[in-house]
Amino acid sequence: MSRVGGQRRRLRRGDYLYRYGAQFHALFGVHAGSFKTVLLTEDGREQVTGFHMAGEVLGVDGLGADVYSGDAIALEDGEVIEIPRDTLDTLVRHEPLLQRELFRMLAGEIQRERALMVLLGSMRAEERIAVFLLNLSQRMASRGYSATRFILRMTREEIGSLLGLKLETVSRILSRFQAEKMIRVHNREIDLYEIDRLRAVVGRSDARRDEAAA
Amino acid sequence: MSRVGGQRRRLRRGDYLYRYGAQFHALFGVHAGSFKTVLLTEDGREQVTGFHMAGEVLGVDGLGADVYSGDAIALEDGEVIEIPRDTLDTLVRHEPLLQRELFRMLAGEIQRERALMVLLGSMRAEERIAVFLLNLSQRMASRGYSATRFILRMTREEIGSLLGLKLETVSRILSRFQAEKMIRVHNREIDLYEIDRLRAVVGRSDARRDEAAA
DNA sequence: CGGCAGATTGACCCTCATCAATCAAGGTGG
DNA sequence: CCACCTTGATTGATGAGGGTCAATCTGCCG
Repeated sequence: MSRVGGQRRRLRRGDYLYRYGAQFHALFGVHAGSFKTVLLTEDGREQVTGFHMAGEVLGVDGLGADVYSGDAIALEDGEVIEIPRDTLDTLVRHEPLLQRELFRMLAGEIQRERALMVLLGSMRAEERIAVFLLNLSQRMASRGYSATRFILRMTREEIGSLLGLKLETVSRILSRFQAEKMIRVHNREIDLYEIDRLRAVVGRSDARRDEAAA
Repeated sequence: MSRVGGQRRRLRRGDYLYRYGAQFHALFGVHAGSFKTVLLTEDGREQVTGFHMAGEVLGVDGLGADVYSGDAIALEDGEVIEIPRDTLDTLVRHEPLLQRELFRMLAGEIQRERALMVLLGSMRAEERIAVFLLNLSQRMASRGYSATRFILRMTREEIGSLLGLKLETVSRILSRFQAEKMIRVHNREIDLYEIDRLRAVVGRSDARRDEAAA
């Protein structure tokens, strides 16, 4: 997508990139800053569905639905590149392979959500936090940043909302990991001292008992 | 999709319709019977991602990913209509509007999973079971069957796997609902006596407190 | 008739939510 | 520049909601 030009748009922290129910009119490539996507249901529940950083594409779910299916909000000042639907349609007409790429993006979104479902459905709090940290680490690394030292762009409450935990639980487990010297945490600053031990936290749960027995 | 002909295929209970990682080669319309889709992760976790009945389409996630991203297994004897990828491509070439329909199906899949994420991330066990029953009820009704009396095609364990609960919890809560005379349950047979009370179970949770206060 | 998979129920315990107090950091206005 | 206030984070005490372990029970199928 990087060769695709488009309108730039600057956002301040807290700004909405798009809102739930609004007509789908564009995809957004995050150029700088980071965002959260939030889902809200008729009965007043609200849940963070993901955090998104530079290089990722937002609004994909609107592709097939014609409306955005949640809110996207800037976690810090940032900039996005807007790719209007019209442009997209034109591009697809000239470059049919792009079509496949769009399908792939939707499928990727499904994959991402599946992973989260497994996390929410079968992991204990420690495992969820470990997965969260490892995921961030890996994404930072793939952008050329340090895999072991980074700044969290979101609050404990937002982390908890994503992971199905309360903010106190998030805080407690981060503290516990620190006490065990696997990480260092001070407010939003994170140091991962021992990524391997963090990996070991995931997967020694009882959910894997039968596999171990087999 | 109903006008689209295709190869029929019969399956016995327990048969795999497709398997995780297999090359995507077709979509499947469920013609009779019912299926579960299961996700398995590298670290040995297994989770049911959905139950599917006549009229629904399976394999959608393979559309963009080129491989099936989970298993689909028959819960009872059944029959599907197979729509090979080639046929699909040909159809799209002659009928470009179908393209949009495929996007819509992918978006629908995302919607379905989002709902499940909210359930897994923020609902208590009673609410999850109520949502599950109401969802089944509504789907039965939309197929012309009774909305208040139907047969579960899956075990307690499979229900639990979908909802992020243990089978004992599923059993207990069904029994509790029965004791409260909202439903009747005998093995796989379900009667919903008071759908409204079932609806009321969902959403009086604390997750909605601030909404009530506002 | 016997055996087995699935369901129910009970007793116990552990994880995480809840309630609450305190602390740290930043932003704002005087 | 400092005092104040707000927002976010930490930590403790307590309890409830489910998980775990185990014993029956009920159909169903061979």
